[in-house]
Amino acid sequence: MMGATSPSGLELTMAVPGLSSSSGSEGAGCNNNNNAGGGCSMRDLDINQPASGGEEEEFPMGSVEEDEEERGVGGPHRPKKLRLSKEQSRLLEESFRLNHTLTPKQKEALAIKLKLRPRQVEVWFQNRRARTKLKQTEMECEYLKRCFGSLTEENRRLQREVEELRAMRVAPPTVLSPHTRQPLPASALTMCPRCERITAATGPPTVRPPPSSAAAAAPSPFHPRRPSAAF
DNA sequence: ACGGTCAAGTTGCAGA
DNA sequence: TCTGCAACTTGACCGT
Repeated sequence: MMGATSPSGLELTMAVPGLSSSSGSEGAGCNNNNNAGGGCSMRDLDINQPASGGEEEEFPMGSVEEDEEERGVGGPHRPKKLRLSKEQSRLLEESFRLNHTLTPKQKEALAIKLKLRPRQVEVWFQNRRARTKLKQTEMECEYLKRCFGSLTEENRRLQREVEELRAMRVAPPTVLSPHTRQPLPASALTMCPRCERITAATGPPTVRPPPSSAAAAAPSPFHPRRPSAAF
């Protein structure tokens, strides 16, 4: 089995040789490892760093402390989008690595640990599973495309070989009997297993090239090019 | 402006 | 019926 871990931590397991996941999106965001250090968007500070300033609620944008009634007051629009901090993401990824689904207890514990609502943990896991599946599907798609390509090529090659063999059948070689010097019937011919030449069942062959110009033009109908790959 | 990402909402289904 | 999940959708936000 092959495992790939994208930069976002997506763990993909698929029996596809030579494939690597090149995507990963979570790195694109702002690096808020050190939120307090600045240089990052304010949103990250809002969500995850309990504002000691005062009137800022501790977990704005849908985290633990947000009440349902706060949601609807502004109208039909959703509350601001929650962005998980690096640490929250890291812990979620870590537990996802251990288990792709959570028991209610695990969910609760994780929510407390992350200072999120259980529902948010649940949603994160749902979305995470969806992303994993999507990545896996994309990888499978790539793999199948490659298979299709190589099979198409193989098919072309076999078609050519069939054409060559058909050409041989149209103008079979004439094998003379070593005794009577008369052409032998096809039923009396056999293939030499060593050199793969068509020979008379008995005695050394005397082969005369076929009269057909088309067959004569074919490159050595007795030793047709064989595929390099053995079946 | 636009496309990508992602948290969250909605819906339908399966199992207890 | 309830619960949990997958699949799909929505909308905020970000980088270009």
